[in-house]
Amino acid sequence: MAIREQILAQAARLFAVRGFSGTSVDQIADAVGIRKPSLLYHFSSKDELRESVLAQMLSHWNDVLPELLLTASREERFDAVMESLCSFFLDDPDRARLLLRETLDRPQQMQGLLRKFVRPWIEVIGGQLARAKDQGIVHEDVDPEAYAVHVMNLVVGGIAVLDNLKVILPSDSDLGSTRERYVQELIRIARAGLYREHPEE
Amino acid sequence: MAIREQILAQAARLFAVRGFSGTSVDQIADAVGIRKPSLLYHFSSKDELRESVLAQMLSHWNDVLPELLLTASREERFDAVMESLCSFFLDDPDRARLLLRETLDRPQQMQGLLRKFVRPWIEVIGGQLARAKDQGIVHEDVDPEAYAVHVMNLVVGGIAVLDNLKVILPSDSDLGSTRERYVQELIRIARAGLYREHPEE
DNA sequence: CCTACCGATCGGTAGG
DNA sequence: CCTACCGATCGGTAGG
Repeated sequence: MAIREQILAQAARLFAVRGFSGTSVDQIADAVGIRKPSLLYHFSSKDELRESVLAQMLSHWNDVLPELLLTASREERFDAVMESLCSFFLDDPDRARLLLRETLDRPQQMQGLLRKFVRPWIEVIGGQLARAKDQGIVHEDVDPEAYAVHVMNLVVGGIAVLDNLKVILPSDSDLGSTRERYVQELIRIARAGLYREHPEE
Repeated sequence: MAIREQILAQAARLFAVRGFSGTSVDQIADAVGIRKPSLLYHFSSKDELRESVLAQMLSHWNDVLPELLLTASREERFDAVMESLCSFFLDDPDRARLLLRETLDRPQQMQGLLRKFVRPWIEVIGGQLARAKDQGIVHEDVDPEAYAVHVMNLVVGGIAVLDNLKVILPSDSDLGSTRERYVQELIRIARAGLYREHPEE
């Protein structure tokens, strides 16, 4: 792996686990196996490193989001977004922790990200929601914007604390791990918050 | 206000907003209006201050939780818990931010808190849930433990980022603030995730 | 409750 | 990519 990518990977991991101010440039350099001044040749300040780490994570959604929004049917689109959202953060839960920490550390910056990444999604889904309400498919009292933010929060926050749950979900049943069970319930709640129950099925 | 309480209040505020490692003892002392060594007379280390701030917040639930669990009917108990949970964190959203940061910074400690505060609530509710499922009042596929954790997460995470939402919920309608609208949707999602729709009402 | 001070570590630079 | 080093700030102590 190229050195820049190694630095980004270690920085992302450490920022996620210990936070930005809880991580020193020295610690990142150590994890990569180089000295601090060598690291600062590739990223000229700690803050530039923060921006690059965040940008790297968000670039994924620049690729995926437009495609997702074009998914044909409404219900398929819901599933596609949830699947895409969950698998991205489950792939590496540190992504969820990093995003949460950035939200807490720099709320103003996060407002910009919400505008860019969450709002378009809301508008597309929200626009077609009125029709779906008339058809009796989704609940009448759904607040699309607020609903979307809560689901985002449910996924990101839920996956960020995944590892803390062994304690509270003790009954590791025969089928499926604690983790899968937890994620299934997450998706169930998101669905139940949007769709009315199917009268017959 | 007593000096110890002033220190706790300022520390809680700064830890919530900037994080523990993002806050210096000097900054807390400044906010109180004393010098650092004076602060360290009352709390002998920064880490003791962290523990005290967390303990102060959790002591509230030691008082309230046992009473909540005794609430008579199932549905009233749900409402009482949600009301209690939301109003506590809405009273001061920094509490939610602090709790989130502690969860990220010290996951092992948080496992202890989940065991102590969330698990008893889960057991009481979960125990009576089977009966409610038979009666067709709650969804058949609710996973009580996972559900409780997700609702906790929904409330704490949702309120922690409340201030970032002006951007995304622009239509400040005539009735109720953005904030109220957002909290209402939060509670609606929690309810819809648990209860089946009432056939007639 | 203060001033004065400690060694350690911080982000970053000089210079090669 | 390194060694050597900078001033600033960190948590904490001495001493009154």
